Amino acid sequence: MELSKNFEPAAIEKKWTSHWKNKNYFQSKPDNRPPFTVVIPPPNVTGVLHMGHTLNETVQDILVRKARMSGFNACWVPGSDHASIATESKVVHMLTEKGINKKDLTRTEFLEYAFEWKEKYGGIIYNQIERLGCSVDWERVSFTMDEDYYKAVISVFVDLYNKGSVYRGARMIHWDPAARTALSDEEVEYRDIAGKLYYVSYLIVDEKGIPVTSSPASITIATQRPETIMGDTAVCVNPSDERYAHLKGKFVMVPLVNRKVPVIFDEYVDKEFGTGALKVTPAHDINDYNLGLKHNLEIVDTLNEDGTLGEAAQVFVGLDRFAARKKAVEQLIADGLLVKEEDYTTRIGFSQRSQAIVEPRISTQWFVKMKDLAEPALKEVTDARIKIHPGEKFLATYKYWLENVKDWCISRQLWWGQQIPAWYDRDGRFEVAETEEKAIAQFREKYSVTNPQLTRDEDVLDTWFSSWLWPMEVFKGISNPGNEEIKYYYPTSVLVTGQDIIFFWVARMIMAGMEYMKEKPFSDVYFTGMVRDKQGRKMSKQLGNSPDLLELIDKFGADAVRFGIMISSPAGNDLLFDDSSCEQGRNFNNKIWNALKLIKRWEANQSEAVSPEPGKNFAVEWFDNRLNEVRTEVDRLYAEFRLSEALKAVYSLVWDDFCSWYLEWVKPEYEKPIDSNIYQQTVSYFEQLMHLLHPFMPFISEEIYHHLQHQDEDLTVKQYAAIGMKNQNILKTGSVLKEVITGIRDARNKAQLKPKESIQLHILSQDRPVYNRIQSILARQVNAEAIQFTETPVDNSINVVIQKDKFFIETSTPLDPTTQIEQLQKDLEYYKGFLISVEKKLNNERFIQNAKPEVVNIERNKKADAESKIKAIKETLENLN
RNA sequence: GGGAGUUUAGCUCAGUUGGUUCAGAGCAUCUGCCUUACAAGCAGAGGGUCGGCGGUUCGAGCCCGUCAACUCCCACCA
Repeated sequence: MELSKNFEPAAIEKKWTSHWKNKNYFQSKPDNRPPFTVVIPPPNVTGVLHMGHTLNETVQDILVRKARMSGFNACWVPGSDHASIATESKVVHMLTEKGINKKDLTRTEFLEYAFEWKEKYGGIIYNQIERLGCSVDWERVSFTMDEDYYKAVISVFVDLYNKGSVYRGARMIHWDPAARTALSDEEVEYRDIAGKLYYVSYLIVDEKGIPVTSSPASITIATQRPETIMGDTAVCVNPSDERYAHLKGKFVMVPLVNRKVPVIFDEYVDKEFGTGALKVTPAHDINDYNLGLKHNLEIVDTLNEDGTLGEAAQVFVGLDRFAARKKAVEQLIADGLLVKEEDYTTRIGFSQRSQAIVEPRISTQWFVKMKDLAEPALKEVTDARIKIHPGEKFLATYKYWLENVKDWCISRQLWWGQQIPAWYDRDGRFEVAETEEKAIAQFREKYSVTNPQLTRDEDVLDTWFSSWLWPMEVFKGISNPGNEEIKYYYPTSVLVTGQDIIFFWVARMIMAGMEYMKEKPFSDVYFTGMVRDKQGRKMSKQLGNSPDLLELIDKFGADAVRFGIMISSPAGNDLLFDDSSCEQGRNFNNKIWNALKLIKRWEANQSEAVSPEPGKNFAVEWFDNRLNEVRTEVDRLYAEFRLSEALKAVYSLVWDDFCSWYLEWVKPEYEKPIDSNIYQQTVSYFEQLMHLLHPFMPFISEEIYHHLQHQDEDLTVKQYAAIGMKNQNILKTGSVLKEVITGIRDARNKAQLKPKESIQLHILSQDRPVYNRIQSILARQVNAEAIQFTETPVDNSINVVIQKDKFFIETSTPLDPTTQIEQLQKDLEYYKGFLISVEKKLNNERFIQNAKPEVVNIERNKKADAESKIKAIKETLENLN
């Protein structure tokens, strides 16, 4: 079969994807092997996979494939998340573009549209996962709104309610006026925004509302939000603030609406900030709300749920809050109450999904009490039963959050999600139950009503209230507790996810796992960093710097994309992604492909040599050891989750050691046959290399493997053999060989010898046996006609010193010794300096006394080496002069 | 305001308990090669006061202190 010039990924990827699928290789069922379980962090069904997903999925696939080939029953569960608020807003947007208003739809109609959307985008995501080569079990696709999953979420809600961990109440929450729903604390992102601080004058009055006659007649407060003035129900100053002592028992008139409110005193107020006087608006600020609770203040909610001003504001009713701010400032100026305005930078909360500025708002919502759930989740990590990688970085963050965790607002004023299983009667009483029938029964029992007229809570649950069950419920651990699968697969092995969802998801999964399985959901957590562009900017649609995954795969091939994202991906650090690293991956593909072409060319032309050249046997022996050495290192790197370094090690083993050194060493002369034993060994090494590479680049490795072996065995399920012994002497000799080849090639280059020009090489060394083993390889690699040993320097030659040995290159080209003299003198200077520093150490009595004996020995050896090296260089220089 | 992290070659990063020639790798750059698997390649080379300062030590890229820059997380100062 004729092999193409370059590796052509498209057809090959397709072929193996369907072959693996047909063989059901990635399907997992419980058996006697130890399980290796990974649940995919379910991508939101809002769109397509971005580079962050690509990184995550690739890391997971590497771990899963490695485990599958190491004796584990690997099970990787794919799926997606309904992503309540994110998806709903996308669907609403899509409907708006079609000219459909959500308000005109029934809940059922809307959900039909949403499910249609989910089918479409879920399909796109699954296709991308498959194209990337992910070895997931497609029989196990899960979705957080699947029927059983839905029921599981509902039952957990009911259970927590019955345990008293879920409660309903009016609290101050973050409100998203664009999506018109409550948010959890975690769904709010803070950004510094340039704003203004307005100084507003409030008239001081007495109890009857009559202005005081004494001076001052007013008090100035500072606010960023003059549009909330209408909601003021007090002005607060610090009780120890002498400037305001005269305000005891006084009142002020709220500007714009002329309402009389009390002056209160509280330590909370910072005397230094602004004017030291604070307007208190309990309905629209969390601090004011707390002050209001403490001082029993009235609450005037002046905002509608869409962020416009409501009737209670009395003025600017119906205006958007920011338009109202402008109007309020204008009116204050007109009334002569605006003292001044200052530029001011403050942190403002934005909704993570809609990007609208959130409003603190008092609202009746459902909450989860977190404190009791947090304790076991914290202990599991601090006791290291769950290991976080990279640990040192995230452990503290995790701990702090759990130790200071606040209750979790889980109700959302949306339709897309699990509807809260609470039923209300006409008197506002409610019961929580899994079904309406049960709710009715509970009403009957509790309130002795015969036929209660119930309506179900309109709200749905926060999407994370379903995804926190993910590692359990993908195995039906909640809906069918104690089943064989959950017993076998749980706890899962490793969770790979972005560090941005440590609180949203990771911490809560641990809580849920501890609550419902009494066991951790996973043993290791591997946090990947954020994928940024070349300039370090976040990838975003607005910037257009986020590459399309399928386009990248089409351009470079899936293996090359996987290579590209992994090669520059230090654990836990952000990675700067650039197409050029995929190019490097593509080039790597071609390198491997061309090695195959070379070996295939040898295949037909083998011979049974009676006594193969000893040099080539050395090459075979050396590579065996080198392979074992790197495999050991790669295993260590896997264990430490240092995958990009593992890939680098494999890359260099294939490209440098195998292609650049080994293949050149065993390559037969032009059109000569290759020794069949060496050929077999070479094929075996290539197979092992592909095996080692497979987790990182599954397609090309499988393809190459099938070109090499004839049993029609598939690499993707092949088990790794134990790593063989390493002979340090052979490895050392190999290094010497490389070093000598490089040194002589360098000397040739510097003497401007053409590659084709052959040389005579003379070696002056005490280690003749070593050179005997490698001299035939050496001769070919440096294009030497012959190699001889010598006891004395050779005149009229290029002189090279490597370690303690001297090499003399004889050539027909006339030589100019100047450059090599310069080079040798430079080396001489270096070693002299080196020797001085070593001698200084050895002459230091305190060093001899304090340092470990082996360290002192090392220094003595260094001294001896340097001395002999200096001697060799000096002799060479004398010879040249 | 609190906490964490980062700072090593032009770029992206390794550098394990302080001690082998420890100052490294890849990419980029430069030089020479269309050598018979591969020019998406081959053979070589150059390049860094390890962020600054101070300390501990016989010895510091590594430990301690301090300063600076950048990044992230958390927090209710209007």
